[in-house]
Amino acid sequence: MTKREPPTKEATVADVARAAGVSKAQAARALGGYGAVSEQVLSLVVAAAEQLGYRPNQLAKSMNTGRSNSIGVVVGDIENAHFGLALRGISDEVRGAGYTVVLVNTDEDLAAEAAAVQELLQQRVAGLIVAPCSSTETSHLEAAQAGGRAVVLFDRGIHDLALDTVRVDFEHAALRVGRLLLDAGHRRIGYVSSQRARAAYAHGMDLGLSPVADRVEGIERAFREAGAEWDPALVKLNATSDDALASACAELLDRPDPATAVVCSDSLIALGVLGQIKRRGLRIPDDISVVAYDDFPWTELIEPPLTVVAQPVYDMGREAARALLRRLGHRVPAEQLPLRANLIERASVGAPSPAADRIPQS
Amino acid sequence: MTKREPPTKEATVADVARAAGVSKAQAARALGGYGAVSEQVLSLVVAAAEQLGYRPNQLAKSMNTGRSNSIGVVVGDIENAHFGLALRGISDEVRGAGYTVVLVNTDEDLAAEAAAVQELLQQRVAGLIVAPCSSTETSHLEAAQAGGRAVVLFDRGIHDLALDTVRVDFEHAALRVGRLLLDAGHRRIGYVSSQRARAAYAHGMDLGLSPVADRVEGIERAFREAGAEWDPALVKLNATSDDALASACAELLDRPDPATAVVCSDSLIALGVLGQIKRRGLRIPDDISVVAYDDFPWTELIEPPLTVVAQPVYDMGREAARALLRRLGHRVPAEQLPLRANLIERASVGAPSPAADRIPQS
DNA sequence: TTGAAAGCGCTAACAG
DNA sequence: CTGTTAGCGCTTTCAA
Repeated sequence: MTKREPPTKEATVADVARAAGVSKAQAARALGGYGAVSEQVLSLVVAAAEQLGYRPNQLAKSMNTGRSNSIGVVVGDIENAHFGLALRGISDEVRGAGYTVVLVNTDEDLAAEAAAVQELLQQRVAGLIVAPCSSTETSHLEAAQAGGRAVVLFDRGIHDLALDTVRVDFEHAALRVGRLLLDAGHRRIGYVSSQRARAAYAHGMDLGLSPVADRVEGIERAFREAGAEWDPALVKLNATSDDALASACAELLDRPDPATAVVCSDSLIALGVLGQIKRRGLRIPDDISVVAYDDFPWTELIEPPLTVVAQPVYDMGREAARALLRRLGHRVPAEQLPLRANLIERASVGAPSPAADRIPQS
Repeated sequence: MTKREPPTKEATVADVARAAGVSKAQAARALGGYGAVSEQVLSLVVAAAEQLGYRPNQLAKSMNTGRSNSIGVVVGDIENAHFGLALRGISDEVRGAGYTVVLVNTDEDLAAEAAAVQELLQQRVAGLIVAPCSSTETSHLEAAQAGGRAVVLFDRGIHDLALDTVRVDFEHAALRVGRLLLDAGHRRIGYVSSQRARAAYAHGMDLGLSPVADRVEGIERAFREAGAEWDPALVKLNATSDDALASACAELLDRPDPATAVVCSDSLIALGVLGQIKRRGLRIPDDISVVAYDDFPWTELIEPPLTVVAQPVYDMGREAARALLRRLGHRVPAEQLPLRANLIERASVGAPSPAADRIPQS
């Protein structure tokens, strides 16, 4: 017969007060460390609390102070090392201020994201850090904002919405990626991302204030500079599952005029793309060149080492947390963490295969 | 339809009741979906709630029901893909039951872990899933347990403590790893882990109910079977930072009789060890063999592909969540997720380098 | 069905 | 300094 209810009720301030022989208010003051309490009462209360194994009830506390000590973090895929590391930054930064993190994974699904925000709001989190899965559908975030909750955006921003946003500027790095590939002779450059979009990418499509927008724009600009013709159809969005990623790769690689280089939007995508490349028996960089965003340790250990664009993910997490803390009225040390993306050239970019004009279909 | 509510005051049941012209109790019943409410009152209340943008206050709700809808998850390092994936499993499983996840990262620090458990308990989480950083110092977990909270252990168990524990049985896989290496001719096999211990590993040391204990035991057993002599000094614990890991590698590799093979306790350790190996210009498997626990995509992409012991991390997370839900009185589908570790032989194990010929051959 | 009223455990006035 | 008295927003008796 396992009882579901706790066998013994938790001790409350009232219990402690009674045991210590003081008023509830005094006990609460002693326990909570606010108001004025005499040495004697303090020790009496502390002893009684110890005795009874008293644990303050945070729920009750936040209920009548109106402020909770938890912040909500909403990400698309915690399995992605990008978010794992960012979460660590957030967690580290926020702990110092006494907050705890409520995490929700949305699977890059907009409805799930909206539900998560709703849920978190109901839980009365002090604030929200959200890596939105869309840069355009954001009414739920606006609502949270309008409802007077602090909201900080991570990675992706939103046009025309005054929300703190933490993201690194990819303009320069993206342009360098484009030039690097163009200089190597590539003209058919694929881009694969898990970012959601209603339709396939087309030129001029609004990607919002997203890294993907920056990165695609960088490539496009490099093409313009070079007076080369760029094919927007090689930008593949919505690669949120293994299947989706596989078909994106298929569309890029299994065609008469395959992409000769592919840029991977994050390390999870890179892993998938590399798998697809391997499956096809393509060699890097002889048959195909690869560049990936996010520099994780394994990118340097594979053969050949991957050319990547590194971003300070951990610091981005910390910065997001600090922005939120500031909004919550905390004095946060003014130190500014540098958020720069930079291209690290290793060995996964080479000249396009001379056979690329032909049909390497299997 | 957007009303300019004073951002300071959220609408409450009382407000809704007033607006709907019914009693607070009726409004609460209608909103909360409990008790008996007439059609008419229901629609009235719902309309009023909509109008006022009412959002139930979870804190208040949990406060007087005594049960909260969040569970605490305590891990050593969320940056470790192992925990990232497990967390996804937990999160996916728990969401269906309406729970949300409060995550705390402890940096593999015991004091932080104890504080985290304390904090979570104060937040009145419904239950706890903990990947304890120690298998021996566990008074805080016992306390939580004794306090009537549901606690499920992840990865590491605790002797003599009746706590649900989710871990895979490594006995068989570990033995196979030992044999594989012995058969290849290795006699000096290093093991590197981030598990905490007060002192350096010594034979017979109590590692608790941990994967590391199983794995070391497996190797040792293989040695016994082969009648070979095993050197416990090659087991390196406490590799929780880059520095610690570097010196563990130094102790293994930079000596007259270096280890000829090294077993990495998880993928993060593996990444570090591979880095150290690369730095020394050692070739795998010619100069040194490597086996790692946890099979993540990159392990197959590096050169040579890593021989690993795979474990169903995602399912382990789900299983932990389900164990907790069961404890919390939920009916969880009886489907049993298979939790097996299995050795995947790839190409990172070879014969020991002839240069390491000081070793006695059997 | 309804409503009034009594809490959940704590903080926050307000008097002594 | 200390105690008394209200609430926070919601659920839950208990009568009507």
